[in-house]
Amino acid sequence: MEKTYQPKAIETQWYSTWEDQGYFKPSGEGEPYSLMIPPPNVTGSLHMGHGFQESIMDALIRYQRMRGSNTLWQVGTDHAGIATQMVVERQLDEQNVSRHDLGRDAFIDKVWEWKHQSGGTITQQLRRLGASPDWSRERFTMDDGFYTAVQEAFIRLHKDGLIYRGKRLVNWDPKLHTAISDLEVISEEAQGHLWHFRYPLSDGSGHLTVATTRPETMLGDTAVAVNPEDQRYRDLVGKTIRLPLTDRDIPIIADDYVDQDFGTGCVKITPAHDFNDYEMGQRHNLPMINILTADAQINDAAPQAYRGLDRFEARKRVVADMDTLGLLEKIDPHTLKVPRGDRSGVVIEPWLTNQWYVDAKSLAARAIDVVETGEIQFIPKQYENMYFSWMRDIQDWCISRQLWWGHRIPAWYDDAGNVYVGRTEDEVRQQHNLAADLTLRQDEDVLDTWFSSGLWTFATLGWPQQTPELKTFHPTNVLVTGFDIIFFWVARMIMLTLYFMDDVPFRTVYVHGLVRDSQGQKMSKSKGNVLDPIDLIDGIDLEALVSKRTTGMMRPQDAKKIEKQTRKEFPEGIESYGTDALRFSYYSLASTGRDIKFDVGRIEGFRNFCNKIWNAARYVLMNAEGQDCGQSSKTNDGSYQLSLADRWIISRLQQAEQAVADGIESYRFDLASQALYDFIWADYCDWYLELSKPILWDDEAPEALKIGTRRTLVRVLETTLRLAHPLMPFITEEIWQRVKTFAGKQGDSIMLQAFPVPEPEKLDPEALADVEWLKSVIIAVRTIRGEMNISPGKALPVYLKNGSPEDQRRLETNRTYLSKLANLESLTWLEADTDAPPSATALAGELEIHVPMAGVINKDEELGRLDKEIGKLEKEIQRLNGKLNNEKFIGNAPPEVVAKERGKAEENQKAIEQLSLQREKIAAL
RNA sequence: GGGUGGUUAGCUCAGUUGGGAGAGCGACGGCCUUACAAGCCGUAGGUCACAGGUUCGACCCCUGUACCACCCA
Repeated sequence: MEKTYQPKAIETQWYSTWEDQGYFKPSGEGEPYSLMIPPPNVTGSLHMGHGFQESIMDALIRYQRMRGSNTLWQVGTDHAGIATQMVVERQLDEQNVSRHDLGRDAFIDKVWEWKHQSGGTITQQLRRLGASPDWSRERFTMDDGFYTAVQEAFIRLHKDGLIYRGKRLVNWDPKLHTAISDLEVISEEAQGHLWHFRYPLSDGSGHLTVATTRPETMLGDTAVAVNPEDQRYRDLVGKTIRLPLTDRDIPIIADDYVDQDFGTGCVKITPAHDFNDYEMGQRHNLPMINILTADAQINDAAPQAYRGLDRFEARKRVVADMDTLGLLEKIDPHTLKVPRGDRSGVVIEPWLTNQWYVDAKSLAARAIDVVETGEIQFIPKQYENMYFSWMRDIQDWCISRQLWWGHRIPAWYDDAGNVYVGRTEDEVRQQHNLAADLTLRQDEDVLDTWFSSGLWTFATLGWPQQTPELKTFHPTNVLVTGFDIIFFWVARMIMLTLYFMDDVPFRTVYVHGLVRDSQGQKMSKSKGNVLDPIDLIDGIDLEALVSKRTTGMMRPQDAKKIEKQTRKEFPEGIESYGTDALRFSYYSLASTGRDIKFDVGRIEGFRNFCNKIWNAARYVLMNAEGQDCGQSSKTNDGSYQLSLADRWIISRLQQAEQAVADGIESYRFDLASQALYDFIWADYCDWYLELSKPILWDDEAPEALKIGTRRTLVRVLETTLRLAHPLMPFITEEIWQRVKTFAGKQGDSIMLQAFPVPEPEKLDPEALADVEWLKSVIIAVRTIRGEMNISPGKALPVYLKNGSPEDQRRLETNRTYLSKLANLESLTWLEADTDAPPSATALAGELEIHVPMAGVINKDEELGRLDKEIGKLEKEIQRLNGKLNNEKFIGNAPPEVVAKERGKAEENQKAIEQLSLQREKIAAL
């Protein structure tokens, strides 16, 4: 074996072996267990969030697979309507071609071309992570089969009256020329103004002053509203206003919605361009005047002077014209919320259009119910509140998008405007007995991408057909997702699945945090702080990293800043850490928090951990090769003998197995990884391997004991590899292949082996206690050595005094261990009446450990050391006595707690006495 | 404005019925000891945000405050 772990040499090779052998497919035996990947954008590439999420899913699926479940991890990708269309349009832009130049069919061909070109990127990257989904079942939301499901869903919802078409206000993106859902609108605080306009009364008797943040919309005003309780304006209700700049008279109406204290208490009402005004318009039967085009320019419904102006230009003109007319009263600075499209970034317009809607309210009731009753559980639980609060106030879902890339809406119109919903034009004609010469045209729009991904859990399994997979693997066990898409995806999946499957899509929603950079900032291309998981696996040099971060930017002017920042943060580029180290980092960060700050410093520690495992395996193999490792020996057949260390590490292994399984089962991967790390590094490597040396290297040691040690070395390692496999698939497989025969195991891959199950009968309390004692004595000697600057190479004589018979028993059974691990020249047991030579002294319980000072230890240093130690103990005993002298504590605390505290006080007191006595002796020298 | 989460060692974070504050990284000191210098041995470092309350006892439970983050309006 290489002296250091080289992940590159093994990872891709093992991955192709696993995939080629079909190990990722369901076994067909055992309890079904299934996971659905949240489908990433097909043309996207893997980011840290994907890496985190998919590492967690892979741990779950590998764990279940090893436990014997019939596992399916369903994989696939999403067509990501707007995002993908934008990418392709941008590419066309560079050749000065618009999608309209190409036409719909040619454009869609281009998108497919792009999909074929870049569509494999993310799935290849997923493989680099070691992810083990069933690739043979990979799905894409634009596959033919998937389209069948989407069509079916639309048609059924429409037939049942839960999808309808309506003309109403939508969030219109004037750049992308499509409606978007309210979730895709980000409201952003901005500094704006509040313009105060005078609106003259039609009868010439005066004016009202209205305040507005959007002056240009006045061209579409159809009323002015006041609060019915407002004394100032009560008499004016029912009169009309002569709307300036237009030739229209509009009514003054009264409505509770108006806030008397905001602005002047008079509100201009523009039902066609504001959601609140729209509602009010409905209540008061106001006309709706749409003054904007799809590009958000003033249209022909407005006075001639403003037609064709962009909305922001129109704003300036309206304000200027009002000013000229002497109707601009004042302009106040004002902070307002500006709605922007999350994709385009432009200001969204409420705009009157025909769209398709899902009646979400009707679907929500049951979706709320299944979470309330616990049929679906969120982990952590507080996310249920987030879910409820949205679901209980849910708005109808606008599902049509004016895009070309997506599932075309299965609806046809005739010239009279009748709408027919069906699978194909032929079917529609047949079902509605339409004449063959009747012209039909299909709806131009496509469906919101989330509509199709809402069907993900069952459509991927073959729905609407009742396939065996659907029967076996639905509902899925757990959805692993980020909280940012609870509304977009999780909620809609629950609603649609309940409707079509009459069942939940998953039983548990594990909501993980979002990966941020080491400063806690969201990773984004524009900030230039993006880390690519693949770069952490393979490493990347500084120049490549800089150029990667500064090309294809939305704001090229930031390039300099980002370059500087990158050179500062990664002066040497990024080292190669390997997949297992990256994965282990993810797990260690997967606690219950919402933000996951990813610090590259952390992954290095886990790369070192991999190397530690690698080297431990080297040590084990060096000692196992060509030797009898008790492979064929049965327990207690007398052919081998277990040492104290063997019994101890086997006990600790049982505890570690329990802790790792508990961590995985409770989605606390941080705890699982911590348990594994501690066991492997602190128990197995630091202590057990060291304890094995005195036996293996001792020519006098009985062969049975050596066989027992080798057997334990190998078997504990082999078990630990299986325990670690779901978290670190590659290194465990590589080592397991080399170790398996020594441990008496056979099999083609560790991923098909059984996950270790703790065996309580292997817990040996005496061994656990004895090794704790052993460690404390060794550490005591090491501490003296360290603090007194005694060279580790110098073998020391040590005297043990004031010990109990138990101490003496332990000493005699562990003499070799002690001598070797503490590097002792001699080890002498002193009876109570025998004095030790002048020594540096430490305690293990009441047992005194004396290291003679002669030649190696300075008197004053030892006095200082003892003082410090005694000081610590005195501080502690003060605290304890404070409690024990408190009658209320004695009276109220449980007796066992009091006894425990009393015992501690006595121990401390005893220790102080012993050390003080020792101090006197040294001082007297 | 409403809601949620957070505030623990220099940094990133654990802390599971309230009973002696932990890890990793970093720092300091000593070591190339035949698995590993990507290592070994040892050491230091915390008014558990703040103020009250409950309790014999609070990082933990309750109330309030401050600050940070996010969600919703």
